Amino acid sequence: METLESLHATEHIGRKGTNKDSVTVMGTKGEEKRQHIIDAANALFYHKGFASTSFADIADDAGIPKGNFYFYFRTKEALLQAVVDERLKRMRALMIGWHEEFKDPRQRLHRIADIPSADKCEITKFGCPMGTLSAELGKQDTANHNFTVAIFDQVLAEAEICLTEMGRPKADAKRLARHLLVRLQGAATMAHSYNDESWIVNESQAVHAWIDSL
Amino acid sequence: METLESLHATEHIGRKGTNKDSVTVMGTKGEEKRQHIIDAANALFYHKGFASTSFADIADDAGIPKGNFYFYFRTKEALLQAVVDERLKRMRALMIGWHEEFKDPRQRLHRIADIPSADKCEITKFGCPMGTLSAELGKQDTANHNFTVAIFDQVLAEAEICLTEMGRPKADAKRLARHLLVRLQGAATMAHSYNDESWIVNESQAVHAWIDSL
DNA sequence: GTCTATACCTTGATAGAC
DNA sequence: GTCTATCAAGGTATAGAC
Repeated sequence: METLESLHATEHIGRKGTNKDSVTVMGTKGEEKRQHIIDAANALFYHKGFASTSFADIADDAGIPKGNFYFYFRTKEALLQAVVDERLKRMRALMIGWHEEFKDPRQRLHRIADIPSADKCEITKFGCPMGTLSAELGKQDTANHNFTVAIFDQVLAEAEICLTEMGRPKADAKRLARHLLVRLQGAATMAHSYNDESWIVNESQAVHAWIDSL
Repeated sequence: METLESLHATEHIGRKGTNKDSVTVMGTKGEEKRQHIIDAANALFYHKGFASTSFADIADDAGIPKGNFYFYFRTKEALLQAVVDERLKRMRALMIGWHEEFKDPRQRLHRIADIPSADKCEITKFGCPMGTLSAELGKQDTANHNFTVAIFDQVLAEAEICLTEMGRPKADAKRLARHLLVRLQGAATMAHSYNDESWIVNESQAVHAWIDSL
């Protein structure tokens, strides 16, 4: 996936129009505005859903007039792509940060298990940002929505590394990493459905015990 | 919840307009048409999502003209309510059927654990019918979407009964029943996101082993 | 009771003035 | 580069003929 490479280039300023998301060359100021739009859309897609978020909503939150929009993103899908890239970038930074900060793989697994707990209030209100987006897009494009799971892949890959370091054979590590994601995602979905964060609290606790038992 | 009571009355024919969903008294034929609309909407809400399903879609599938629609359902939300009631009715029948068919509570738990596996193909394509609907509605009405979880409640209640019969104290049974739902829901969500049914297959297998270990 | 025609609104997207 | 005005399409819902 080429987006993974592009994440390393944090200095986007003045990049050429070859990037699919930007319509043309733009200066520092335009780049900032572009980022404002992405941030506003990121929050709105999460809180209201992709389809239910209109350009008017985004323009309002980003503080730009509605029409100016298409200068930065040709279509709504291009904006979605930019938002997913942004989320991917952040999740990647989180995983890399933990990987460097904690030498003990078990400790890193515990950090991953705490991801839902850390945002349990928001997740109870709006669900898992990735899970709900992926679920929504999955109903529309059966084919083209797979790019959203790149964020899950980040967590999955790091969990797999942890389990391998803990002595698990590859197939085993893969299986257990997926099991971990299933439980975290399930807890988030149920908490959102019931509007009750105890689903996250209780399952997190069980997951931590499970990690210690490995 | 009053809808639970109304489920016992399977003979709806000629009921009065006091029912919020029906606009007026209607004959057998009208009742059949009403059911056709519910069935069509049920499938479309699942496959396309609630917001993305238009009256035109439903009318098309149900074989009625677009305008005739409002004779049976005043608003889209009224139709949604009817669809949820329908799903609730079916889930209830399923739970009651198993409860009567299998005396062994552990066996009944295994049946519950197999719910996602039984429809793994559809779930991979469209997600869990309840989970995706609840997730979608949760983004719109933070307050009024709780009625959708009544279907989860059915499964939760039956699982709790099973675990109690297996000798678990009440608090324990509640906790384990929720854990079961978390895992099934998580498997469904991940399978849908990745468009890969092995998420369901693998987690189901683990859940069966877990039930046997209880 | 059943259906046609349409009102009215919001959406994503465009054209072109400045 | 930035913004206003507007378009065409599609949505829910209604009015009223038959």
